[in-house]
Amino acid sequence: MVDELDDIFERFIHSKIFKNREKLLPDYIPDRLPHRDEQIKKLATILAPALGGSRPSNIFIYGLTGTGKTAVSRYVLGRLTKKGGDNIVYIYINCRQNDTNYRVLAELARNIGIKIPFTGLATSEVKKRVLEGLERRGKIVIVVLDEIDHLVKKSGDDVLYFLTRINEQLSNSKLSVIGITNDLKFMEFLDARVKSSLGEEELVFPPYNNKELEDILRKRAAEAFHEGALDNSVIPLCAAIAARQNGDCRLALDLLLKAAEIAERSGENVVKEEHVRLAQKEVEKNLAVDVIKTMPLHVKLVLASIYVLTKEKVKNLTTGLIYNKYVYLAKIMGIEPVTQRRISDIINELDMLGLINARVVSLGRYGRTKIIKLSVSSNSIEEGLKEDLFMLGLTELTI
DNA sequence: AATCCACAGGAAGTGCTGGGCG
DNA sequence: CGCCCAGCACTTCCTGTGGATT
Repeated sequence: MVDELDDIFERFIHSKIFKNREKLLPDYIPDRLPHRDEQIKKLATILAPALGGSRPSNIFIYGLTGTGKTAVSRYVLGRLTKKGGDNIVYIYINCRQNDTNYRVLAELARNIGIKIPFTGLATSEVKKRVLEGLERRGKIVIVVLDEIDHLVKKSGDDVLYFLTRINEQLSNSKLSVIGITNDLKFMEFLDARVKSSLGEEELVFPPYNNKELEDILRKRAAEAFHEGALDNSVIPLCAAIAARQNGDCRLALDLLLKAAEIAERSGENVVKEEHVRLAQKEVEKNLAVDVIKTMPLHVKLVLASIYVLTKEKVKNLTTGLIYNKYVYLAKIMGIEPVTQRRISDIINELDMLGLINARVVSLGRYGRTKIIKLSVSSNSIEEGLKEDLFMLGLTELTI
């Protein structure tokens, strides 16, 4: 046992494949961002006035996942604050993690050195304190709101309204907002006033194409791997898979990392095409399984209902059908079922998570409903639901 | 052309949690 | 201590509707 462990550790330390694994992790920002020169220049141009003490325009950044929005923003702002010294601060807030008005404000407050309890205060009170805090600091503050669509869809544009108009109440400090989203239709959700002030400048990040992805991967691989650790076909394959997924660079890097880890675990010295294929499966599955595992009970039950109906070869699953199955499963487990209204929302949630595909259709005389299909493998669902269903003695129903 | 199904999905409210503040 | 606050998961009540069938 000890020897075995030692072996694992040894293999990691003296990896034949990895030179520097960290270079492939999603939060690593390289010194150079290939194929984003245009965006970097434009962003820098917009933000540069901050160095002269005036407020840069608010900026809106669009682009699909993994097109370098976050990396470019952090890169440019990092350089800017370095140059600007104490007069410029930038605050990065991810609105997926902080998806309520309160949490965004609290996070903002925390970053300018104000302690805010994570619950309990009225939002207006937090706003007041943020205002005072900013005024006291007397700086140019640039707030990056990443994945801003999550915030607005969930909690409205209240905070955005507050932030874009805050300068009217500040005399000593100035604040700019950079909003980042991968939802191209996001602007439609916004109030006209917020829209115009947030969209003072707009920046679009196009997806990377196959060649660009390959180029990025090569540069990164040179830092991350030992020479000769990759089979020739590995990088093109990773790039091609990611290019099909809207040119998602994060996915490309993730695939490369996972493939290398799989190769290493199986004791090989070279990453091959088959490892990438395995990695692709793993990435897809992990995504779904993780999501499923963390879902609340009723959501899991609804998914289980869809799963069971699918296994029973029922086609054209509708909301009503699923609801009946769900009630049946809930009763067996001795759980009080929730109403159909709620199930309707849960189905939408599952759709948003990408686990199912729900489409509103009209069946004429037979009403208006949603047609639902699973959009992940039943393998992933089994694995994600395994523990709960086993715990509740439902396994035999799902086989 | 009118009807009518089987829901969609908006609005408002409830009860609970987990925390302020004075 | 009592009261307030936000968020969450959910309910109740509701109005709206695409298009096959009558």
